[in-house]
Amino acid sequence: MLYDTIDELMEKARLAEGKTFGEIDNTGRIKNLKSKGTLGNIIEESYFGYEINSTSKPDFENLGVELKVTPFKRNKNGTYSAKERLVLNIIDYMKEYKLTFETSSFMSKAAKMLIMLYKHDPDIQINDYRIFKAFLNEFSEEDLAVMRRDWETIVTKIRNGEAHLISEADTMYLSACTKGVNKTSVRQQPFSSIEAKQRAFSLKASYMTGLIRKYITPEHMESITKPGELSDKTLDEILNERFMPHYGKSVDVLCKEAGIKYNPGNKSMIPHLMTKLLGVSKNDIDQIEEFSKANIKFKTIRREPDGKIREHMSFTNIDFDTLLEEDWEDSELFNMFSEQKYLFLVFRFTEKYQKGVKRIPYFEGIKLWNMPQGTIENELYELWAETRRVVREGVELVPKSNRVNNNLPGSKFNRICHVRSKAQDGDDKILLPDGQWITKQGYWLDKDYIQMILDER
DNA sequence: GCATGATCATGC
DNA sequence: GCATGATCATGC
Repeated sequence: MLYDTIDELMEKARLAEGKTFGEIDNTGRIKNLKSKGTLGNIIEESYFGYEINSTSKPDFENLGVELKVTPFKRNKNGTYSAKERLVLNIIDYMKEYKLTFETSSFMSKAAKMLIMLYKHDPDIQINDYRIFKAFLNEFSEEDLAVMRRDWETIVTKIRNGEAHLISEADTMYLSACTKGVNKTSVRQQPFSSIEAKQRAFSLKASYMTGLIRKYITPEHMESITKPGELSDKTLDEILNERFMPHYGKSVDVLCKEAGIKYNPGNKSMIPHLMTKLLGVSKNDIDQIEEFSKANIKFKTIRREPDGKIREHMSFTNIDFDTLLEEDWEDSELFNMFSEQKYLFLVFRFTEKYQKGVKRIPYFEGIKLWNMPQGTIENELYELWAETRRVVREGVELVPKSNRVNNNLPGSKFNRICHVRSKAQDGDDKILLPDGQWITKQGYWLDKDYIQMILDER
């Protein structure tokens, strides 16, 4: 063995900081680089002088250390994020359920990782990418507690014969991402005859972002849980406990208690209020460690006195050019629901809606939600495919009085999700690929679907 | 009463 | 200027 101790290995690893892949490579493979995994292979072979190993054992087997070479990127606002999730080993559905978290394939591979970060930049040639930082990662107790639960969530689906229903958004930090040569890569599962998509354990991009920021920017996130708390309770339970004392209070009262200005027009008021109620000094929920690492977004829901919801829930606007180019599993829509979780903050009005009358809602509860895989694969996919078809064939725009009707999949499409306009004003239009102008459009979840989610269980 | 297109308001 | 959460308006 070349490295007898971890210190020796890390000393060598750190010497790579600042070097480019071109400088390190002595196999010539960097020139015709095809797969992203190759960068890791180059480090393994040219830098550490190891043979490439694709077994379930860690790369530096005698030290129990797995090598991971992974990119980060600089965002428009100057912060840094992981460019992608960190993919570990493929899950063998036939075996994994027989293991415990401690003996799991995930833990035997990833308990100790030598992570080498390089900066991704679309304007730079791959051989000029530079190793920025090399460090040894061992998970904190808090993170392991969450990952243990994540692992159990995944294994429970296998045990229930539901491996084909696994979704990345089911879990918080550790997820099961699809991995295969193509979409038809499937595997047997032990308790169902339905073949399940091949998946690998991975650390979510949001989790990796948290990890990377610790090393790149000394920026520090605030935690809402106490040490050890996450091993006994789920985040859902902890949040409910924290918010419970505030249920039944009106928003203006809550604002007063939290010492912030009540201004219903301010859309950051609710998120702001929630961070205050959680006892966190940050204004931005993305600065709360548990939300940030698990990729959880806030969404407020206002219910009528009878529990109904008046308005559909809007999501990001559609970029039609991208829509025509993207593949389903890399699409914006897919990512929005397969990788993100949502914390619904539920409010209720006590008075009936009346045009022009301002009402103050009461805080009713929370619900941590992600879209089930079945819905993602059916209704959500249909929406994407139909929107694409209409855009490709050319949206039919029919002016009628002071509006313009279109044939995009609207709110009667499938009872789950639809496409509808969302713009600042009548001039806020966007160019379609065929040269027509259309009022900006966004993705929406149907209000009846949201209501169903809130009422279930 | 709902579907559906349009627009308001605010912060970054 | 724009994204986005929130809401309005009207015709069937």
